[in-house]
Amino acid sequence: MDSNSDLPLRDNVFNALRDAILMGELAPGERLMEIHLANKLGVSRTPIREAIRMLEQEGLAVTIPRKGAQVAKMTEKDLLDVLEIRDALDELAVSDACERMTSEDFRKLEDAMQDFVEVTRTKDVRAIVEADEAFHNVIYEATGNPKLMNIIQNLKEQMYRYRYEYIKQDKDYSDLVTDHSKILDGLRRKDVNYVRSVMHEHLQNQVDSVKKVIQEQNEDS
Amino acid sequence: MDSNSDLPLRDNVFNALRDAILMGELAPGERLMEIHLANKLGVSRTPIREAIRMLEQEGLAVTIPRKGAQVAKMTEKDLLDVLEIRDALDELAVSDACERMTSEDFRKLEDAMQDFVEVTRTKDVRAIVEADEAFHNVIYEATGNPKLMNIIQNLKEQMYRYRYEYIKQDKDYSDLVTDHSKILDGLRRKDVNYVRSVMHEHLQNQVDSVKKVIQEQNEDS
DNA sequence: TTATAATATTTTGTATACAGCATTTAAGAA
DNA sequence: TTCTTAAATGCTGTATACAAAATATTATAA
Repeated sequence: MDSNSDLPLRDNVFNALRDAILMGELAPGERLMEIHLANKLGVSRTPIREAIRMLEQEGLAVTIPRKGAQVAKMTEKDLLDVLEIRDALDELAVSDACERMTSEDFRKLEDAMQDFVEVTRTKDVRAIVEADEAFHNVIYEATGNPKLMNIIQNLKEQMYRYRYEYIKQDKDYSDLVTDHSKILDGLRRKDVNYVRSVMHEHLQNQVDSVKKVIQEQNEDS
Repeated sequence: MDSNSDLPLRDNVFNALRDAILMGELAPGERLMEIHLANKLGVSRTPIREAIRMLEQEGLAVTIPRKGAQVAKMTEKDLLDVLEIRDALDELAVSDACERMTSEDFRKLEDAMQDFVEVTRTKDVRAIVEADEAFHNVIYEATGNPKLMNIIQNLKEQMYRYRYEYIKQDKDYSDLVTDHSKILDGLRRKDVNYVRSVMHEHLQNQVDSVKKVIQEQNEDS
């Protein structure tokens, strides 16, 4: 949990818990018990409680007064609701990016593309997820709208745990690589509608597998 | 601060502070000092701190480690960034609402319209703002996407303080009434593009006055 | 006077204590 | 055995104490 020693403990706790939730170490529905977590992370309850308030607001935890917090579950409806918003905001991000991307941004995107291609060969799921993130983040950053980035990041986090499973299941990442190169190409041509449709597809492809993961989760609960 | 006695104190504190920020009682940039607020609200620092963590995540407060929290300021850039997102999400909300609005929803919207008309005559700024909120919330609720509602609500909050000033300045609310009736009319006809453009205008009208308020704020700081 | 250093004060960060609600466990009656 | 009630345990909510950092104040030197 020692991510950064000069940050207040609450921030380190927040990061640790968020990561644990995103990586599935803390499963949806699992209770977040203060003393337990405090012992595990070697701090008192105070920073744990503050971190929980932060997770709550991020939609990663849900707390019932006097009963405590638990890792947020996601229903299929929740997933569709999130995707609908993601789609709308991706469209906005694409038009902003087409307008505003600098040659510097393109360089970064090409690098991220390259990284992604290389990492898909390693079959290291975690690294692949991260490289995919990085690629898309270059685009979101290029919008020049940090609030937009934030919201999209947040929506992604809500799906992340399920998406991780999805990437794991995939044997072959060539489709993802193709999508990325299409996106890069479309951005170069500033073809807003083209990039939008590719991104839309790219996102939609995740839906079915994520749905499956959610259904499995809800069977045994 | 006694909004609800069986809620944890942190929630009451959160509501009290949020309202104070939105109503301008706590000005942008003002420090949120824990003991001070604790004394004022008659509680200990603990619930204050938790409420601050929540405000932070809502974008209403900013905290610098070991220096404390302050009411979030907004630059003109921030405003434009928020509006860009609002616009995109309003478009989504309108298409959802056109698809899904039930006759029950229309009844509610007509009631809200009626309320708004009546309340504009009173010149009671707070009541007018609330009636305007209520009208739009019927539409957002009709989308059937609570996560979308949440995000929009949150974006609104970030502008709210400035918007309050805007409504105050306005001598004559007939334009707002007209907009609302156009929106209602467009929704009845399920004319997505029409409603979108009216909503866009409606939102855009706020920009200039809000900009002015922000500029004034930044002059004397 | 102005700048710098030393000191005092304020404020945040964290741990901990204790009360009260929830839940589980144990005990007793049907 | 099964249902109900009582006791015990566990957990959250809140207040408070104390340490460490930041800020303000005072004293001292240029």
